[in-house]
Amino acid sequence: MTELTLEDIAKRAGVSRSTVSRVVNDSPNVSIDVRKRVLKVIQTTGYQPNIAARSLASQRSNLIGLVLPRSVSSFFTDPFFPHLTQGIAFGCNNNDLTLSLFIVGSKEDEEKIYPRISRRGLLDGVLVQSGQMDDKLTEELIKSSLPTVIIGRPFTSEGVNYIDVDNVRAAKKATEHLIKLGYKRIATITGTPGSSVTEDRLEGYKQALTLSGRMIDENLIAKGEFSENSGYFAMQQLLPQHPDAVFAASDIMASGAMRAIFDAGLRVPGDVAMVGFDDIPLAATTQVKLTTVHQPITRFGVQAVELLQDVITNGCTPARHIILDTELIIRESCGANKPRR
Amino acid sequence: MTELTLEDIAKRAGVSRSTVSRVVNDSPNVSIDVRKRVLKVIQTTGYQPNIAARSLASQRSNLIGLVLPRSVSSFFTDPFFPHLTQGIAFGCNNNDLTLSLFIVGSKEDEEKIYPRISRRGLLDGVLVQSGQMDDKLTEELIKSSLPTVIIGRPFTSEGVNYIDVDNVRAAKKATEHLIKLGYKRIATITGTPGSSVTEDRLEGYKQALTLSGRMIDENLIAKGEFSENSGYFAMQQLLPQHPDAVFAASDIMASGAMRAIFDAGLRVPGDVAMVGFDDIPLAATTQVKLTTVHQPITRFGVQAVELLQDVITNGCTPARHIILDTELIIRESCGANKPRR
DNA sequence: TTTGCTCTTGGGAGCGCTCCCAAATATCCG
DNA sequence: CGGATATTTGGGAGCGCTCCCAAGAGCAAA
Repeated sequence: MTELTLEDIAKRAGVSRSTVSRVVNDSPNVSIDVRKRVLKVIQTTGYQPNIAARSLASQRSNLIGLVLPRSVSSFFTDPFFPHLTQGIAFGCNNNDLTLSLFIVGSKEDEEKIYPRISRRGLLDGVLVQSGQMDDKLTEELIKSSLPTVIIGRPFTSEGVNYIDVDNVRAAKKATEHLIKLGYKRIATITGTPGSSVTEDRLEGYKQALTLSGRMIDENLIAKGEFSENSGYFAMQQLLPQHPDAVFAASDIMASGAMRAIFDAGLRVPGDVAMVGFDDIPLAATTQVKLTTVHQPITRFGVQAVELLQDVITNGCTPARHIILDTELIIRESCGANKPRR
Repeated sequence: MTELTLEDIAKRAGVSRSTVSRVVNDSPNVSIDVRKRVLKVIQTTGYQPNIAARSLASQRSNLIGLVLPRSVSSFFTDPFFPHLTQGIAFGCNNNDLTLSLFIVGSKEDEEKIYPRISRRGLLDGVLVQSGQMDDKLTEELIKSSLPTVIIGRPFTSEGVNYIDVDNVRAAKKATEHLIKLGYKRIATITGTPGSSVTEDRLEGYKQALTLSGRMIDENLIAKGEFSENSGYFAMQQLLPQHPDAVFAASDIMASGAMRAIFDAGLRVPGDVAMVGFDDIPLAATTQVKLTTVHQPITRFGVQAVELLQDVITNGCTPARHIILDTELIIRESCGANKPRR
């Protein structure tokens, strides 16, 4: 039952291999009753086409890869990535694609994985989570002939397909919100240095301040690295500067920052207001509910898959970019609403 | 350069297709200088064998699947799963396997995904995250001829390969720890009903109490579902019963429970002690650092892959089980150590 | 030199599909 | 009703590899 081939089905249905193939692949030009007959045989036998054979003959595997380079170590600490992965998985489900996951753990992995990814006949294309500078793997992938879509704005965007949210605009909106609420000393906690997300969110923060006629105070900019702890420590550094509001480049860091604020015996938003980024589920359940930038994360994943699909079928010129918009979700931590407690 | 075949390499090296194949696959019986010559051609041309062709000819794809059934919705809210996925990915990297991910989002997905998984020629085997009752997908997979390893104790373990941690023993240890510390009214917050993890952890809790000569008080057992919020609500239910300690079946729920305790104006561990389960990174960074059961999660993933590999190469009889042990990590929330603040 | 062995090498067959072209059949219209 | 055209069907070739068997090479012992 498992070992049936096209030819077997053909024999049982009294038609040729080609006809069965047409039925399986929904090609037109098969008469209605022949199609019915074949379909019935397929149904009763439980025939499944052999994927390896199909891939070989059609030069198409319907497999795409999701590559998480070593620089994306926050896959495990930041809920953003599991959500994104889920979105991508949904995108694959919708497009009859199978998703394979390449998590680069170490330098040795990197060297073993690259050949595996680029082996012909395995993947139709890859999605690369990137936006980190000097990422050798990403660069190799871009240069290769494999259809590639970068998730996150790459540093060299020349001729590269990518999808990203408009981080500059989002950070600007978030910061402007704090400005409008009348905060005077607005600080920021940045993400991991050397990544485009970090740069863009910082840029948006600066633009908002500058546009409102303020100076950028470097003392109000603290470096984090997208982890809870880094948010905590960054906030501890910030506290002596007496900020009255903070824009954190991720919810996880905002949560760490709030912990630091509480530990210092201060209140949110009373003493320090807080705005995060991502809108992960945690944001709605922290002690003081977090005002944050909502990313359309499932849609993000789905669109990434669709973009890749497009590149696979239509070639990669011209390079395509998709920039998604975000939304500011106002909860308690910014002080715009009275906290409920 | 991408389109090279075995035959091309053979021609350039002045040998036959078979010989090149032997070199590529590290078979013995190739003379040293021929091997060197072929290797050199491969190196300079950048030849990569075509995976689809190899799969078709060898009936082996070196692709394994990780299936997350619909019941595992906590993939996105509980950091446990990303970690496990990472462990599995490492296992694959070590064994020259490629991992493909099947996340079932909806009922329709379920029906579309199963055929995709069971298609011949695609996967050599699957890892199924399960331990949920009445999981149709899991049952079908077990019945299929595809080598399958269940992650988590399945309800019908007859003839089924699985890997799990010893949840009963771990929960027992955690509860006994609270007993030893002299707590009198020890409550528990359970996981999602109908899953073996939930049952086993509850069982361990009960065993510990019974062994110490206590009665099981159903009022001290609150149902959660492995999310932060559910821990919060479960704790709110528990609070009127005045427990002096709580064993939560996951760190995320423990964190929610602590939030409820703080909201009620009580302290941890002063008023209520807390022990969690999983030892996710969050556990070490909560306001009051969490005493919890550490799971060897990366090793878990790696061993799951190795078990599957074993089943693939040696067949699935007899069924194999791996049960891993856990470790209790004592921090602040249980009151064994003086909290630092 | 011949025989018998081992080690190395080459080539045929085949994995199960798709794709193309040609043959067979149906359909249309003057 | 015949010829032109459209639709349906069949079969060959080929995708790039592995696996098997047989032929060739090399060598030692008789």
